[in-house]
Amino acid sequence: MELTIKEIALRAGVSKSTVSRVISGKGYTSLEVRDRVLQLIEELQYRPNAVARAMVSQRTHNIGVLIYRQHHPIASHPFYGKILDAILMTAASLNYSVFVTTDHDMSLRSADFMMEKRVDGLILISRLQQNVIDYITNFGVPYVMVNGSTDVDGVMHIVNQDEEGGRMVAEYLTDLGHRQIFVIAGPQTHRSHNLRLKGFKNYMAGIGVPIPSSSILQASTSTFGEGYELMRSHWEQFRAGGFTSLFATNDMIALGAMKFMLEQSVRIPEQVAVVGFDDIDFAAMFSPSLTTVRVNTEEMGTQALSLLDKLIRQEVNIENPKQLVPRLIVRQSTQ
Amino acid sequence: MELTIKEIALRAGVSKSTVSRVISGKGYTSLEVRDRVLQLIEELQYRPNAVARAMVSQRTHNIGVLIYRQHHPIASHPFYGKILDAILMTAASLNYSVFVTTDHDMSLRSADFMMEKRVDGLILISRLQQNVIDYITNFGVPYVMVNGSTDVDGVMHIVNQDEEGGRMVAEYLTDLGHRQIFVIAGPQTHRSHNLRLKGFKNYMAGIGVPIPSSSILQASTSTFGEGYELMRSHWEQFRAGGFTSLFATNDMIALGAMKFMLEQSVRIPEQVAVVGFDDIDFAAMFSPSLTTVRVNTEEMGTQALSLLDKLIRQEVNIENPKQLVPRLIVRQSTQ
DNA sequence: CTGAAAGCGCTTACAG
DNA sequence: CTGAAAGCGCTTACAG
Repeated sequence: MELTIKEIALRAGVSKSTVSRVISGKGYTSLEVRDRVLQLIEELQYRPNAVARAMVSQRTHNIGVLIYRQHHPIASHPFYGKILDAILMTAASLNYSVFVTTDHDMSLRSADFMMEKRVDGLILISRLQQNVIDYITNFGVPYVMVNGSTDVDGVMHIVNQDEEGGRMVAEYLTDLGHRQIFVIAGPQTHRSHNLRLKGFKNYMAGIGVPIPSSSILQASTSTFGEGYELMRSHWEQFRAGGFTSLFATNDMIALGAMKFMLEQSVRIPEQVAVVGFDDIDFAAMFSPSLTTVRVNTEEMGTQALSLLDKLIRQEVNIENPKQLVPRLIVRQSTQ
Repeated sequence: MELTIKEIALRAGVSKSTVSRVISGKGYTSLEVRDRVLQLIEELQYRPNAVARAMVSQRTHNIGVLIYRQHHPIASHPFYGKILDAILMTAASLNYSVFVTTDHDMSLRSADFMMEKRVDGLILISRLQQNVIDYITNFGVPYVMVNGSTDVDGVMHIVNQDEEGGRMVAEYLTDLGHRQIFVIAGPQTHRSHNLRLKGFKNYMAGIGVPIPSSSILQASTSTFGEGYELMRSHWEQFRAGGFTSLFATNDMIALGAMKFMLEQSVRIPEQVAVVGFDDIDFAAMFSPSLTTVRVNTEEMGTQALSLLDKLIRQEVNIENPKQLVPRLIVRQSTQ
């Protein structure tokens, strides 16, 4: 037997309307009545039914976070998990509850689910597929993308200045004197990996030390295992090339490659300097710790949610989000 | 303007009741009518309003996951994040949507929020505090604990056989010939750290090689930083003690301690063998990779949710969950 | 096989 | 300052 506003009204000897008014604080109520009702609510531990409220207000104060990943991990992903944490944090302060869901097969199933639940808005993380976008748009639910695989016209998209980050790495490594730089690049279909590589290559070309495509390995996934495997299978090529440094377009790949090299007794950074990208927690913990470019995931999550909130509240003149500024974090793997 | 059942009914020339029946599949409907309605639903992309449904059925098909952590990370936590992933997975197959929330200050705020949202049930992860238990119990909402800090009478609690895991480590290390074992133990107020240490000590005492309390360091948090710091501050003691191995009651502490030792040019495992506990993803990635005891987090999440589902559906004769069986994972840090 | 009515727990004008 | 009524979008007996 759930406690309802009706029961409170009965006990307080007033109408439901009055109880509703004291709870919401809107409209007049005599002090005497207000106190009596508040007292009862406290005493009986009454909690208004948010479902009923949503029904009438047409606002659930719930949002959905869709993380598109083909494989595990989802929430525990070292990069996307961080963004999720920031979203959770900000959501609490803005009074939203958040549904976390995933869709590995890129079906519309979870998006569909969120539509039925009548979420006020959606945050789409990672892969951004046109069909999902179209589907959601069709329902008229506001949404924000975070670190999607491509930019899409008219879609609010929170991203890092990845091209600039790639440039920073090139500048840093060349300033250290490196000229023979090996590169392992994550999936080029993904915006961030693509731009990181681009920024890096452009800088190198600009200073007259272009990176030959033979020095660039294309990874099909951006995982630790892939980094390890690519380094293993190209080890002879790497040794023969006289490379003094390695840049991978994310930390996981860099760490995997590093582990293989450490197992070959390569001294890092003395023989090979390594730079990654993202600054996941593990980067600082690895031995040697990894020099990398920090993506401000906290700001990503915070910005995504406050932007979504504006969209939901239909604020006017909402500005497109500014790209986040990356920061080079120098650690043991290069110095 | 949301599309409603009323609109579908109007267009199909039938009553709302009939539309409701074809959607639910309960009750009779003529084939002709059913087809017409289904056609319309498909055409207009009608999605039933789960909020309205919840209102009448008194079931939201939403559950809440409360992760109690004092500090970040929450969802991205290497251990709890894994459990969360498993929960998300199972939830999808059981048709629940899940709210993920946290409460760093141990207030009742998020529990309260979940009560207002009228979740069908709750999963409490990590710290288990009596006041939260009491509060939720008071509302009559079913819940399941996962890896809580203590066992509480009558509370369904999914845990690992931590004492057995501690025993396995002791057996393994002594079988390798180690007698001088250094131990860093996580917060003893937490059930898992306490039992892991206990199982370990008991085995050692049992074979006549009791661990003196001077060989056991108490960590106040179970973090990487704490492991590193404790090893640093007790380095002289460690060296003087002639220890050939280290056991930490979780991987993070073990990894932190390992990093410090590697920085001191200690060769692992030749000079010091290291064993952790949990088998978080980083354990396998570290260099050298860490020997550890795997906690079946996937099973934890899956079991938690199916148990909660039984509780929600008020199944009779629900058995208490069996403790999960740990498994020793041997890696480079000991061989 | 189908429709009218009541009701889930609230809020929101509208009278008084 | 307060209460009665209508309504949010569904489902569920109950008639017919």
